Amino acid sequence: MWQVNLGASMAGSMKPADAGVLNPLLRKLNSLGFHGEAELRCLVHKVKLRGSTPKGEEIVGADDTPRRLTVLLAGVACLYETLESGERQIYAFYYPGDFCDLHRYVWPEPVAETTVRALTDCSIGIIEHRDLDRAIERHRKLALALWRATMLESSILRERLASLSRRSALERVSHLLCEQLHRRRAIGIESGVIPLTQIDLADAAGLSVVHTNRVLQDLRKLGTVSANSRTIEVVNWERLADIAKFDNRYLTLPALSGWEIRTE
Amino acid sequence: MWQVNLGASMAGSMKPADAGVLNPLLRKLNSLGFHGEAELRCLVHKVKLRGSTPKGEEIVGADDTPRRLTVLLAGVACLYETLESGERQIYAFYYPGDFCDLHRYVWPEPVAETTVRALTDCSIGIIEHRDLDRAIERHRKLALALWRATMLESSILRERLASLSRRSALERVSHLLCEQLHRRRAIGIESGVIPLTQIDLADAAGLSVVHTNRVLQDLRKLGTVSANSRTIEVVNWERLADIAKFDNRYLTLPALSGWEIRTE
DNA sequence: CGTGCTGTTGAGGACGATCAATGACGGTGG
DNA sequence: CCACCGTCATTGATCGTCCTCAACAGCACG
Repeated sequence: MWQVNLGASMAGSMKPADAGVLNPLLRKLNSLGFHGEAELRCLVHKVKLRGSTPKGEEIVGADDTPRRLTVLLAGVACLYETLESGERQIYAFYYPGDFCDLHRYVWPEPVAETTVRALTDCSIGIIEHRDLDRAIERHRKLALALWRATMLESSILRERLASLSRRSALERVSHLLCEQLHRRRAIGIESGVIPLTQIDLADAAGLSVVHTNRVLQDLRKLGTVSANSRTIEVVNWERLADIAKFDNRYLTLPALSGWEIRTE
Repeated sequence: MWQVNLGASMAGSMKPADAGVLNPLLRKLNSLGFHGEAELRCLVHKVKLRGSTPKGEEIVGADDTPRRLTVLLAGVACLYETLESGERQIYAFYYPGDFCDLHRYVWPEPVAETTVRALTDCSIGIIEHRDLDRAIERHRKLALALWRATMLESSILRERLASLSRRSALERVSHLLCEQLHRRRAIGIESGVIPLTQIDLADAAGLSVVHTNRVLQDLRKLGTVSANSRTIEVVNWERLADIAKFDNRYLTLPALSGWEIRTE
């Protein structure tokens, strides 16, 4: 649908390859309620591509002064912090189309020790804050769309908080897996393979690696996760959602009709 | 400083009593980088006061269609959700000046079962979404300020996540207390009394009430919390911050100079 | 003067952490 | 091609933090 429209219409003004590469961003903006060919083009033309970033590399450091917004275009990344104890706490996973450092656009001064790092090979798009300023100047709805992206991240944080607070390890891991599946499916990835290590999972779920491993084995016995130990692959989504008591509403953007009416 | 300016300048256009009541909101907007007499007046004139809300009452329900933004003007409230297990998970505490339902402005459709409820007697200000739309239309920086408020809430959520994930019960409770102290002090409340019950604390910290009680007793023995069992009063802030390994940066807004330069 | 809410105390048990060692795989360089 | 190394996964054993259940005490309320 929209991919076709945009893909076709942008092909004239941009190399076809680029149009394809930026699809995740277009999809994201669309889902946040920022539509329109002219509107999108205004922002998308400003995106610079950063060469591919290998697994394990830092994408956004804690120290450098922010001057640009980072968009993940391919791969998986995470936002994390190394706590006093030396442990890594993962706050968020990022998938293609996600903005990695909106916080630094809104707060120009570095305010925390958080870092974004590639968990698989990634490709990255860059938008200068100055260009973003201008795009927002022209299309007010863009600020609202990005604000909404922040809100979605908040919503995920709240859900994760509830998990850590009140759910068992089995539920926690299942819930985390469900969320990843859901988000990946939302951007067109139907496979049940989740490209994270057990260590990543543990650092996000607030469990020890050993216990995470045991929980995964339980999930295998329950027939929800593939027996192959090298990759985490969910084979029975329904049962997993059942175990996790997963309710996807917190991830599901409403139709946004109300918003349109108000600002249009 | 700014209170004087505004208090004086608004006195002409609004009942003196009202000007005082709205001070927390003015202070908050100021701290978010939204200054200027004209700018503030444009929004503040639209605030309607809702009669005082008694302790225990619902401020923002999960069901009703949102049409207005709620600002806490006095008292303490919390955002919470009742989980499948029947337990209450508190996601956020709100103090005077805080916006209670920005998420509903950004997402007009209800998207989660979260509720805002008064933990003490509160007084509430209301701004119609329509009026807010217009104010944002006129002063673009207002949207950015509110976006920043969302970001601050996010930042608190991340910190809380780290607490639940990796810190001991003693650290968790201490950290939570430190945060409340810090936020209260930021709005001019210097007292060490924290108007929450042990139940509130437990539901926010992800601990059982029984264990929370025991932790508080430990804190009393350590001389950080007053021996009076009816109210929670911190008597030794430094030692508490020490126990919690509290680093207030995640709560501290930077000077915002960068932002000003870009949009002014 | 009961009734309800909050705080307190004790006992027992479960869930998950920690420590330690081993296995499996992939990549690298000789 | 093989030896080596680093990363990730796995297993067993032990320990401790925190949960659960249950009962009771104090205070505020009508």
